[in-house]
Amino acid sequence: MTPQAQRDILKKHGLKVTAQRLAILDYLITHETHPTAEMIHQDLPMISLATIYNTLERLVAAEIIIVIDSLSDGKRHFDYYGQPHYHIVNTQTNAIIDAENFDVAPLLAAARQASGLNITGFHIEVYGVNPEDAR
Amino acid sequence: MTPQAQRDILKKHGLKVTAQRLAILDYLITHETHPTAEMIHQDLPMISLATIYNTLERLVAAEIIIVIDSLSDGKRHFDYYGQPHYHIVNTQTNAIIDAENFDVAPLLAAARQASGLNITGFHIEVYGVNPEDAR
DNA sequence: CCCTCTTTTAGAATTATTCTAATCTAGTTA
DNA sequence: TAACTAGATTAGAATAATTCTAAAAGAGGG
Repeated sequence: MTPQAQRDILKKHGLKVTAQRLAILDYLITHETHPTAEMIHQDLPMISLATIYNTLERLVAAEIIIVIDSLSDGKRHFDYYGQPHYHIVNTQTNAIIDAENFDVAPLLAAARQASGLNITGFHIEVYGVNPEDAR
Repeated sequence: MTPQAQRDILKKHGLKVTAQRLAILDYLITHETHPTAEMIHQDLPMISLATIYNTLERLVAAEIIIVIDSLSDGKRHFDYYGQPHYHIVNTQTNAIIDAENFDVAPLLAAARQASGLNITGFHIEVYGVNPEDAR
């Protein structure tokens, strides 16, 4: 993805383009590590931690990225959400795989039917362990 | 559910039966409010907050209850998991509906295929808003 | 190139959760 | 039933992720 395309992502969502926002968005797009705010700050130390938190909050509100709050480390992780996908979490290692091999339309239809709400998004995590390790 | 059945739930998972654990488990079984530790403590003030946190941790490890970490209030919520189900969250009110009208087997099969892991659990949240409120 | 409103920032403040280490008790054993 | 012991409970202190504050800087429209 070109730098210009990244600027366009911010503009499309009505966010002002700043060097900090571009750096954080680029970091999220180019890393598949599902980082925490602190991890981003480690790698982009010239950006203040407050700005990293502020920017992540804005990117989540714009639905450009999503939050993963369920790892057992007690920290909030973030994930660029270019393509809708779900997460497979290895609960032994906290490694996260992004997967797309599942059609969510039936789930969303069921949720609409059960609740009467207008469905705006979803978040799916499937947990697993290494098959070597009996369980 | 009888008190004896609740004792049996604890025993089945190798947990010692204590008055505190019975009270907290009963609270979770009989309330559909998806409470936080603090909410439980409000209603069971004779149990120390430390014990409430400890007990919830044990119940989660035993997979008797599950954690909901994704509400926008920044607090951890808990849910008795007698029947596997998924959550529909009204993002305007943080209300949570427990729903079962969806077969997760295809999702779990897809996850196994994508990851090679032995699947041990899942967590699905679908987000929605009141259809009255255009969006 | 201004001007205004938004963003960034360092550091303080907050607060949910975890830790500590002393006491108590469930459940087993004799 | 009494004694024992590993595990559970507790109050309060400690931790640490996140949010807040208010002052300085910058984006982008005109």
